[in-house]
Amino acid sequence: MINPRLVRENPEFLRKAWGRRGLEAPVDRLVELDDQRRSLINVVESAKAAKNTASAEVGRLKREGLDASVAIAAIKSRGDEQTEAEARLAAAEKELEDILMGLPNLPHDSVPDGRSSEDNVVVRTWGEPGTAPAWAKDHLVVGEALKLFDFKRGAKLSGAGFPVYTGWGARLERALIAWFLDEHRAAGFLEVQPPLAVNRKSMTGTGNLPKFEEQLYHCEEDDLFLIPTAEVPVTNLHADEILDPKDLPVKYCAYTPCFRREAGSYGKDTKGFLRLHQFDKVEMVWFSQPEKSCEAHEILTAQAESLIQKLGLPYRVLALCAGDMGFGASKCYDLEVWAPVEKKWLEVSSCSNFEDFQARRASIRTRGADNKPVLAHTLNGSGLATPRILVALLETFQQEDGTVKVPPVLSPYLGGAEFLRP
RNA sequence: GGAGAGGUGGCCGAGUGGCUUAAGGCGACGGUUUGCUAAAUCGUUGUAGGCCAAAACCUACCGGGGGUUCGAAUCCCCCCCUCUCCGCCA
Repeated sequence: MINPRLVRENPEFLRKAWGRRGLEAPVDRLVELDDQRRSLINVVESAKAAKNTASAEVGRLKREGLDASVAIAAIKSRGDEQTEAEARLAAAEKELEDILMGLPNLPHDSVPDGRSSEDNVVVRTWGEPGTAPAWAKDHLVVGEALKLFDFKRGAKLSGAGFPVYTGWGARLERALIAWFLDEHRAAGFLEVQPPLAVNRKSMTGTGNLPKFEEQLYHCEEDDLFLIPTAEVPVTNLHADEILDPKDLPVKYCAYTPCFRREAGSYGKDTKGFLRLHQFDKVEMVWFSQPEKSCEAHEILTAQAESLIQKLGLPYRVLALCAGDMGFGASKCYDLEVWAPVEKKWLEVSSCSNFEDFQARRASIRTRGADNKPVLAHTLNGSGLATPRILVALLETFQQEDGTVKVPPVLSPYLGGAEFLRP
């Protein structure tokens, strides 16, 4: 949630900032509700103050053994207007909250303008996005020949978008995850293994609820949701806490499967690995002092990039434009690897600075220079999501004989194997 | 799933309807004392919101939500969580 104080202090700024996202936010209504809310607070609270004083008087009279019935009657007769004002206040606050909780974060000044993915800006490219030789096959053909995965049987068990990894495919998946985690640990991230099902409060804290409920797998009996990313449980680790500034930055990494319903995207990228209901991802989550989050965002992105570099895959870094960023992000870089047969850039990581957007929802705080509590900043980035890395590896490192060369960094995690063979 | 015991400030812990503005202690911070350390001693101590130039002031907060009452940490109802035991199970 954005800082609600801005509604009062700078509604024009809000209108402009949301406008950059291509959103026409009901700023006028927000201002109106905030005005209502504050004047009703005055009514309610002064009524309460009067009542408190009068009640204390009743207490005094009774202690002294005097008759208090006149005072009690006087308090009683005034109850209705307070109750009525309280009801109106609650209604105004609820509407205000409902609107604010449904509105995205404000884009950082450094975020490029733009409406869609077409307007994202390539910040840098690493490696040569090459052309595959004529004999090269696409990743599905390569993978099927090596029996790395089985979409048919996955569909039998669960439906489309639930792949089964088999043999070397399963081992490669595990190798990628283990190596990613080891790299992050070496860079000072603490590995955690969080729950994969979380409650409504946690989902609300990161911004997945209330707006995106239809994207989540939900168990009604327990009101638990399968996580769409480790960001959700790991960020909420420090919900309702005040982090000691001495301990910042707090940096975690976590491997989890991610579950996404992808409702509404039927027909888009339905084939293969491009859009799955379940996939593996290692996520980095970073808690920062507010004034240091910009710097942290660059470091976090560089950490994700270092993995792709060590795998030897060409990639590029996009600064997402205001209109293409996710709901909670104030600024976001996407990392895309090159798939030389598909001739496509594939997103394998998204590194976002949420500033205080999640921290406000989840109440994650630290202390400022004056030792007063302030909202912390949260960031996260994939490091990395495996399915599209697999695609790029297969397409980039396939050999003419049908084997696939293993990137040297992964060999130790695959029993020393240098090639994937049938 | 069944039975029982609990949830109070940064932490421990008292508190069965109004002198509670949550006792007392620990910790932390500041002062005094001190050659240094330790100890002693005095004082301070949370969060959010409203109002405001600021101070002051006001409101709310004892797991969460309702209720009873002039007045609730305290009484009633519902829910959540933790612990112990039983049952089932990896």
